[in-house]
Amino acid sequence: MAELDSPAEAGLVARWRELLARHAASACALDRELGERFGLGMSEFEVLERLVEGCAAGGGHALRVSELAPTVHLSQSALSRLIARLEKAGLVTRSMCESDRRGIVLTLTEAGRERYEQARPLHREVLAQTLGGGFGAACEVPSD
Amino acid sequence: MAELDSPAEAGLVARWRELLARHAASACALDRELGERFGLGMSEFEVLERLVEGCAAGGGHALRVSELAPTVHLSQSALSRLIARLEKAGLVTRSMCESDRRGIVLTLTEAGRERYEQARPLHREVLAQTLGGGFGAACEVPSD
DNA sequence: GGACAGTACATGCATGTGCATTCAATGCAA
DNA sequence: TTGCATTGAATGCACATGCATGTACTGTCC
Repeated sequence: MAELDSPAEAGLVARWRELLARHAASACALDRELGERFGLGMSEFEVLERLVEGCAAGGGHALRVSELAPTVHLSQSALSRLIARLEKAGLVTRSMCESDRRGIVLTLTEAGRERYEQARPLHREVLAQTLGGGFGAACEVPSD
Repeated sequence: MAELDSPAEAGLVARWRELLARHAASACALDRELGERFGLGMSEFEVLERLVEGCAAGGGHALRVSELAPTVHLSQSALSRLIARLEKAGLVTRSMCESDRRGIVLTLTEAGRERYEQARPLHREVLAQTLGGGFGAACEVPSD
């Protein structure tokens, strides 16, 4: 017959479902809103944001794909195609890396920066609405 | 030029990234492990679990699709196809609802219950590893 | 009863994703 | 130098997803 979860397991499952619900709500809303108004998916926005941040640190809005990869939760192939979409949309530029010619350097175009700046307020607004009040399961410790 | 996020927005973004990371780690691990060893995706397992829970409440392991839908974070079409996969795999049975012939009633087969019972320990274990102690566990190789 | 809006689920289609593979460039060793 | 394992990224392919639509059934209003 069915064995029951231990209290620890039950708490784990509860946290997992909470995480699933929050993720679904935010991700779904972000995809819809950003897609509708700016033609960007959630991950596209995320990549643009990393490029903007990379620019602040570096100098020329440039970032290696291999540096970007660990920060976005996508497979290597998915990231490659996402970048291809961004390039096709004129938001980033792919160029060969000088020091290692296997590598690709991403440059944010002016249009890319503008699109990001325009989309950011909506992104923050959606997050505030979906994550806003509650302090999520992500940071809680299972106790009961 | 770029306007900076307010402290509140920065906190929101930090929470969002944390949530993304946790979700990616757990979801990826669950999909891989459950898929590899039991031929189940994360959502497939989730649906089986709802059916098992539904059985505990009801009597005959039966649940309307329309009752199931709000508890899984999938579109209606995705859920329909997921159920078709489960049925094809012999884990659930679709039958017409007597009281409302538009509706579909799902019944967990014996094989479905067995598969669930077998998979559950691994499911809990993966959750414990990704949500529990290990913080930042990624689906990819941990960057050393 | 008949017309009609609404609900429950299935399906065609376009797209995004991951896995496996491929191609090119690098680093190392003999 | 040549040979070989490794790394960075692109691509073929299978598949899961969401949107829009289709189909079947229900309930209501006339």
